[in-house]
Amino acid sequence: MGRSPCCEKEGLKKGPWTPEEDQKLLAYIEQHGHGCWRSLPAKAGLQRCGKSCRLRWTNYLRPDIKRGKFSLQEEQTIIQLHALLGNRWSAIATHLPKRTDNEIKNYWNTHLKKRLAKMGIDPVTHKPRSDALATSAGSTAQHAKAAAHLSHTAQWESARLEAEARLAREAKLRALAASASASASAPLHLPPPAPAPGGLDSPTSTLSFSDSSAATLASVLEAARGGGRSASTALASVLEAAHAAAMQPVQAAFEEAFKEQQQQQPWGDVDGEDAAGFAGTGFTDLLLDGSLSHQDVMRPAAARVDAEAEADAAGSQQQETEEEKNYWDSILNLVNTSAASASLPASAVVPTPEAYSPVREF
DNA sequence: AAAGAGATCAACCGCTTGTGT
DNA sequence: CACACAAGCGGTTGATCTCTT
Repeated sequence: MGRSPCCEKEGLKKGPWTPEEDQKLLAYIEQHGHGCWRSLPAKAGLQRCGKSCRLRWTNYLRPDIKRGKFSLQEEQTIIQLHALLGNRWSAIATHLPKRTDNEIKNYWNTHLKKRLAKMGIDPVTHKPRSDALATSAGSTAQHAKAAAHLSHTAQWESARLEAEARLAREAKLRALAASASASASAPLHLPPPAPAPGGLDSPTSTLSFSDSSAATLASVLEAARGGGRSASTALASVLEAAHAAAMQPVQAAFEEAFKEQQQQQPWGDVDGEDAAGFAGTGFTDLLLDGSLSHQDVMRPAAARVDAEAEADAAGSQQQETEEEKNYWDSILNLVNTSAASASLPASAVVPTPEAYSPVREF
């Protein structure tokens, strides 16, 4: 896989952009659109590489960018999403309108990470630090264990949701293609996503997937499947419950820290209104009372799925139910296999979106 | 007022992923 | 299938700003 030469070419400028350069880039894109980034600099009269132009545009010049302080709600969303998605900044940025991944990443590294660390929360795992746990009662440790356990479930479900969203889009595209080719009788086939062969490995996840995690997930899936509810509704509630539980130590620490901060000094970058809202509602409440639920966070993707699914749903409800059942069966089988398998190593990793990506199948 | 330390953030680097041939 | 290229992504750097002594 060859690497693009980019700025290695001689004569290309690097470093901070001047207002003149910004103006040139802005004017060119407004008039022509960016098109091919590689050829853009020459056309726009810039001594920059295309990559540099793209970055400048996406991170700074784009008109739909909100700059300045992050609101409390935005902060909470970032923390919540980071707990679920890890350092997947672009994925997090899709849930924060008008914020760039770079901005979120910087904000996390310079503000939120430190703030969590100060509160005794590991910014990587979003759980109380082990040293803090050591000084706590056994029940706290047990709680953290349970939270970690549920966090795995939440991560698993998050991964699946993403895959499901992609599946729905694929299905719709195929349906449209089918109708376009005048084969109206062609049935809409929605294959369930299958796990990657050879295990649930992921290049990024280091979390462990215990037998009990699998068993819990199995029961959760069984309930969702057998309860007669739609898969998405069941998923949403499962995900929210799992995630809320996983976030509980973080929320508790956040509230505790806020109380302390209130006694000592006001939050540096939280204005009065935000602070009042925060104090009044509480982080836990914001996350759990539905005003900032996991569904909210996942809504952009979920809304797309719902809208597209609705468009497709007319006249194919029964088929969908059948497919849904098959789909849940395959998931359940996977989980049961994992749970029952004595050879499953305790440190087997949690599947991530990559592992369930339907893209692998098409 | 000056120097040093720490914080911030735009930009770069290098790797991965997607797509066309 | 293999390759090349473009674009996207996340980690890191370094210039600049702000705070502290």
